[in-house]
Amino acid sequence: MDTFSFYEQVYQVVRLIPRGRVCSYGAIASFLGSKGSARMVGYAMNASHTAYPPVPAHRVVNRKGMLTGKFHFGSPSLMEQLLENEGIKVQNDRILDFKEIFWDPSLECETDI
DNA sequence: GAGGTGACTGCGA
DNA sequence: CTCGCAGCCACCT
Repeated sequence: MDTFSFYEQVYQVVRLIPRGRVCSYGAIASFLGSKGSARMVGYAMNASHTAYPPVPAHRVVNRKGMLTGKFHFGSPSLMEQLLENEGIKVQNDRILDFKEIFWDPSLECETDI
């Protein structure tokens, strides 16, 4: 709570997202206790490029499953490529079956379908 | 110290 | 499902 900024906590949760799964900003915010402040999570992602090890921000999308932050990856197609590389289908800047691959930090794991 | 910004969310239509 | 409005809090200048 001192040296570790709110961002660090967000990075930790995002790095816990299993491969082939995605998460929403609100879910992370609620998990951190900042329920209702999903903007802070998105803001943390803006600085995720400064965090190390790198944060899989491409697995984090908004409530609708839209790749709203794809432009922050340097290339607008990079986020889409990374998601498809993990088996996630993306179309029209949107994740297909978003609710099917949605991963909640509260579950930490399991949810094995 | 104050103001502005933003990779969001929930509700109603 | 999507669109628009308003609220929310930490970081930067």
